[in-house]
Amino acid sequence: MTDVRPYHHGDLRQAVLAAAVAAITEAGTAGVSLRELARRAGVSHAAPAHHFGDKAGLLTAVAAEGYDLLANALTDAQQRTGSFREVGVAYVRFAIEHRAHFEVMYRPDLYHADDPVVRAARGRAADALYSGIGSLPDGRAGQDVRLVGVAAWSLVHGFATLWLTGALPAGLGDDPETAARAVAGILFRAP
Amino acid sequence: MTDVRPYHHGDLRQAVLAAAVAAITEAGTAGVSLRELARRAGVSHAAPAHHFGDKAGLLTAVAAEGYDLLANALTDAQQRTGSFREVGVAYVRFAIEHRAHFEVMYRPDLYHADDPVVRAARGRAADALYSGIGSLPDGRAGQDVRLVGVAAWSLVHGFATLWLTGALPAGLGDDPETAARAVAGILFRAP
DNA sequence: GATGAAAACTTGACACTGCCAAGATAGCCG
DNA sequence: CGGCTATCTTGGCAGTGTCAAGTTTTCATC
Repeated sequence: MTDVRPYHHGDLRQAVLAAAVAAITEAGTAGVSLRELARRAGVSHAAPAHHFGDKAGLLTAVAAEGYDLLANALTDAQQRTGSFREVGVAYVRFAIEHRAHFEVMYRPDLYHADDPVVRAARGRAADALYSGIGSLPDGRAGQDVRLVGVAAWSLVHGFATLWLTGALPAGLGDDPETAARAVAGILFRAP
Repeated sequence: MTDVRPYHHGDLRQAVLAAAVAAITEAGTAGVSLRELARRAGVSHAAPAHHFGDKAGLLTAVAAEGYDLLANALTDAQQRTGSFREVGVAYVRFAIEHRAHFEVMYRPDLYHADDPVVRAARGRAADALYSGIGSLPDGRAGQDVRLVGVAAWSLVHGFATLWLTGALPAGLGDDPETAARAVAGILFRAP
């Protein structure tokens, strides 16, 4: 069912997916249309729908890819640094580097949020995020683990979305990663 | 024909604005159309555009109203409780109670974000949010005030958006205000 | 290798959208 | 009363998502 060799285009599904991510990066989620993606790929206007069912199906694929990338980024940060704070920084870095994926992921009204593939990828990302709480240095680890996790997730998620919308005040510099590390240090003292 | 409907609606601008908020609450920002709002108000399909210019103009009005409501909610919480944490809780409460406004406010690609009316209202909300940092109990107040403010804002903003998208894990109860108070307590010890 | 089924894609249509230009109507002020 | 302006209507255009039906290619099986 996957890519054996489609005939005219080669790999339309992948091409449309990549074009969608590029279009969302440039013009936001509202600036993407199936017909425009079809034009970019050089196929007829109804070809994309054949692979994704409908527009929500296309965005479902984007979301699934995003949760996969996020899970990888978080586990990588955890294994590389062993620091829960750096997992949070990796979350922010992912949001900025993969803005299109991030914007879709957290707008469940745009896609089929209970798609099994999405659910699985989201679960992996959640596990990766929570896995580092135990490695916290001192007092924090004694608190309710669930609350600490929600607080940390809220902090980095809020920071990322506020940064992306340009809502944050000036004076934080222009490197989101450095700023995120400083802000995360308010919640958890550096190790 | 003996038409009961007068040619002039009387207060179309306000009617469309209210209908837009209701429609966004029900179906999200993507589920609102000028023509549908016109139908609900019983006017022709092009009437709303006369008051708002275009769709972005309508959402600009929604955003401005939202920032006004937010500024009021935050200053009220600050004056009533004197607690910075309760200002944060009020932020979350606003996001849940005025979901439609909140969703529009933080999607600047949908409206004219540099509209002077919006800028003024946003400034009032920011002032209200930051005004309570000085009243923090202990050590926190000695840190970089800007960083503490950004951390607090990020925390409550992230919590609100995650709650609204249904991304948070179960077990936090069904009252967002109580849950927000607990999560905010991780960042700032209760007074 | 031929053949039939299935997958990939095209074509055409429908209802809907935002936006624009031009006309009709109402209230208001001299 | 007569103009004037804001308000609203009408009609049209280009664009969209989605559906149904047809066409072309690939693949599996005989």
